[in-house]
Amino acid sequence: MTRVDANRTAAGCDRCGVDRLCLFGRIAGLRIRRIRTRRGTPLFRSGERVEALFAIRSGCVKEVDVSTGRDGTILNFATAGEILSLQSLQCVPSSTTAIAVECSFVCVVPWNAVNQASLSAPRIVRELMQVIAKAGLEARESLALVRDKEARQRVAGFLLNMHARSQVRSGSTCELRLPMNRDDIANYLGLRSETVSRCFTELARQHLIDVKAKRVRILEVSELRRIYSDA
Amino acid sequence: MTRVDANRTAAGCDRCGVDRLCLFGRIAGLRIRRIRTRRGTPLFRSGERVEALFAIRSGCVKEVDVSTGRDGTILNFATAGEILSLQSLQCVPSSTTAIAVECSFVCVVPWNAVNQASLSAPRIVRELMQVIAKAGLEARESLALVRDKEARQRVAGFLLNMHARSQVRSGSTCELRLPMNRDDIANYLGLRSETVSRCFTELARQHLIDVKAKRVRILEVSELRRIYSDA
DNA sequence: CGGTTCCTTGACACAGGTCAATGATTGTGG
DNA sequence: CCACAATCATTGACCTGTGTCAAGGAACCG
Repeated sequence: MTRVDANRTAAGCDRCGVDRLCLFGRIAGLRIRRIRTRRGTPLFRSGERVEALFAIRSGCVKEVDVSTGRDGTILNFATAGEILSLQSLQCVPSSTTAIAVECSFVCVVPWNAVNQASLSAPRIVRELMQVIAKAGLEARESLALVRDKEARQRVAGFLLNMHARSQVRSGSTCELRLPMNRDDIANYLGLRSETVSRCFTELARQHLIDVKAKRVRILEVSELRRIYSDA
Repeated sequence: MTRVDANRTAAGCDRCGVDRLCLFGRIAGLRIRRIRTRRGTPLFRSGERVEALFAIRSGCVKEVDVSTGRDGTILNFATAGEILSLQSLQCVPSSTTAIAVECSFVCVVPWNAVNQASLSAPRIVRELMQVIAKAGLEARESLALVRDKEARQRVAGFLLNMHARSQVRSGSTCELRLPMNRDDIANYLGLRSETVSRCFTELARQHLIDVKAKRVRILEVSELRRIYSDA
């Protein structure tokens, strides 16, 4: 599956589904590396000057705040079509570490390439600003998710989110493959893996989802939404 | 107190302490309204197209996500020298409502003024991008604050944060005036007002702070930091 | 096939939510 | 300037959701 994606996306930039704007198409001709990261390998580390944007073509990369003890806290999961390191604008040292959750293919777009491109096409700057602002909005959304909801709601929200994001790429399907393990989900949601497990089991018992380890089938989107938003 | 601030800041733009870049100085000459909002009055509402940046000169404005039932969830408190509505970039409808927590004085800078200014001085765009990115970082910080910490740590973190922000403006002092009530603090921290109260009392019992309703004196910054970051 | 790593489930404890009552502070009109 | 009301803050008792600890089973990988 991952391999198929890899082949497809490695073909060229014409099919690149990067979120909201295809930077690559616009700044074509400038040096853009494509790299492959194994699971567990960092794309960049906290404290490093990140001199590039990272666009995920396939796979999944988690962004971790390692400053907060233990094994850090996961701030988001970037999946195919999404951009990483928007916060580490230009050459400001990154506050996060990005680690591949599974084998991933990534485009590395140097900031100076972006800057060059933006000189010739000022719109790019504006769109980039919107992408950055959107990243901020997403942080706020996950804030609302973990701050005010209880465990089952968070898990429902997480599933709905992953579902929606996979819809964008893979069209309408209820099959969902969660690339990350329960610990990562729990970390992201501010819970414990046991609690995540219990919520999965509970939602499955209500026939809203069907869980088989990392494979989840969404059975009742509307009911999940209800659980997520009310109570 | 508020009145004194108001007089001072109303004097002119030369003293404006707006965060990281003084937009006002740079785009001087363009039409910038100054307004005064009473406590409880909204600056802008969720769903509206916000066509301006709002720079807080004095007072305190809370940004609320009203989509999540009840009386909404507070995403941040903007105090003197900080900028609001960075997320509602250009004319995208705002996802939040901004409500004055106390009587506040605000500069309203229309986006097209910013755009005009940025044509003549491209640096402004880059700095603006950094300010926006920084807003995203702050959202991530509060995410980490409420996701992983327990009540006492959150309250300690909140006090340290408010303290640090007031330091920037008013120099070194341990006196802190919290403009918002316990319910707002609790909402912001994902707790209940009773819990916030209990934490205040507990921290005071340990002689780390001194609480008198909305007035807080920080006695042991280092110890507060320890509580915030460990365990 | 054996060894990890990952997932699930149970029993128990405790942090924080809920409900309720009281006290402090602020604001308003006589 | 005082009295009254309204909002706000504090404290206590109790209860629930989630963390913790522990054990067993499933999936994955060399």
